[in-house]
Amino acid sequence: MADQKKMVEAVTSMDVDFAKWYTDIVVKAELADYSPVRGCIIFRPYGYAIWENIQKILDKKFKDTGHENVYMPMLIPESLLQKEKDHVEGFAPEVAWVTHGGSEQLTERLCVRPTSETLFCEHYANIVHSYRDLPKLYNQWCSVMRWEKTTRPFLRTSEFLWQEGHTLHETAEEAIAETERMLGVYADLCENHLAIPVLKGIKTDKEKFAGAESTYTIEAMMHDGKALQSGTSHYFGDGFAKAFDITFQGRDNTQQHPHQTSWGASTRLIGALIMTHGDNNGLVLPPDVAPVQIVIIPVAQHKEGVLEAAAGLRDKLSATYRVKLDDSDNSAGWKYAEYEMKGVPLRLELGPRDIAEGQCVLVRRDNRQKYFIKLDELETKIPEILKEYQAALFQKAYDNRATRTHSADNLDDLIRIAGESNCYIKAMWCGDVACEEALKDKAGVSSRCMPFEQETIADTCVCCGKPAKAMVVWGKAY
RNA sequence: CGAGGCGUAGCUCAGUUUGGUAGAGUGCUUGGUUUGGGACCAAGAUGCCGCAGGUUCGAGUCCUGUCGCCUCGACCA
Repeated sequence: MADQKKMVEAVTSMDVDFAKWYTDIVVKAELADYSPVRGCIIFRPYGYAIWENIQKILDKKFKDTGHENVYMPMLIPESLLQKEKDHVEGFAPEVAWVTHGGSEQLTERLCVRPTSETLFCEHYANIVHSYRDLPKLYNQWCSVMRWEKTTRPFLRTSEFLWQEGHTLHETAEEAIAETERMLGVYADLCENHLAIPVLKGIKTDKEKFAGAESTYTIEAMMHDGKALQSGTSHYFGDGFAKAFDITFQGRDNTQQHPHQTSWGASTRLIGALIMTHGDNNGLVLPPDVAPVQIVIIPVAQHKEGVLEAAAGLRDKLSATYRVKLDDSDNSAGWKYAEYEMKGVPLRLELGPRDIAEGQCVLVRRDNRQKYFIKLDELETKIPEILKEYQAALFQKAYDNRATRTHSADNLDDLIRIAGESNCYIKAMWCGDVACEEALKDKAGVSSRCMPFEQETIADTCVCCGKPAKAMVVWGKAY
């Protein structure tokens, strides 16, 4: 189509420059803008609305699994941050400090929270006394700050919005079950709402959270084959509890340390949505989080009755869907391109011919398939089409991942495969961090996770040849 | 944070080499004609040349710093 070229000029083609394409989408779909502060972005209404929709879904899932929301202070005294050794070592290089109150220098500096384990621990030590006080299932929605070296909108910003769950349990088994349950919540969000297939697994010691005993992760694959860690759930054992002196009197009348978890997902998920589903015409959003699910475009809207009919449809559909009627005097073609850029799942076209025939035209964002639908059948057809649309988004992402997943049973193959394209490489690992570092050096890949669903690619480590302990999925990550 | 490239009108960019009145296209505004994939004609408005210092009679242009973008590394949700 001759006009096709003109339309795609709006954004850099993702095949030409994926990174540029990404930032083009962020700006042109009006998701975010840059701010005067290094690495911090402004969430514009359309981008923030996506986050609000993600929040609504997640928050309900948290409450359905028994969690309560709380709010902790943004500032952490330095002495508190120091209490858990691994934790402070992990985060110290990237915290921002408050050193002055007004013009007075503070006697103790305060860190802007990079995460709130320490505050939760301090609080839990005060309020937990008995096994009857357990479990504690708290979550908070907030922003955190990490002074990152390299920042990109949504993927890695100095300040980012997220939720962090922090729970205390009587036994290790309960805490581990919680860690797995919340990872499942994240996977459910990604796969069933965001249409992003994820790999569930455990991080290697090198990649795990500072202070955690084990870190569970969901890894998503972006369209360019790079991995994006999209949510993590940590099992802490009683390490933090000991460091912060959290104790409770057990059923057996002895003093015990509770077992702890934390888990988080952030606005990085918006980046995942962009890079999983987007195309050269712009954003493609799954219906559950799309700020506008159906956009109504009146055609030949100056003609008698068109706008009235469109407004009537809007009022009717608004009972069930987030609907927008664009009755601006931009041309129809302009509107098509605009709402494709914004990733609106369904476009409903209504013109004089349609009205005469008692129908309308529905167009899917992902493949531009057109459906001519009688107006009195809309309410049954829309859910069907949205369901197919959602399934198609997931399938496309799933197929991309399948195409870009390889196995290697020797080092040469792994290096060759990693050099050919961005992908997942399944390979066996001995458990030694030296091999992880060697693969980073030689192949430029890091361990994404040890998937729950293990396979046996070989008996020996792909790197050193010693007996293998686990299959690791390796890849390049954002 | 290290190496390289780049910041000029809302956007894409010219002008920087050799300091001397701020430019084009597109978009925007107004009026008219249009309207099923980014319409056309006419008139008009739009600039702390990323920001902060410095050199100079004079800086978009030269110097220093800083912020941001892109690529490649190191660190990370």
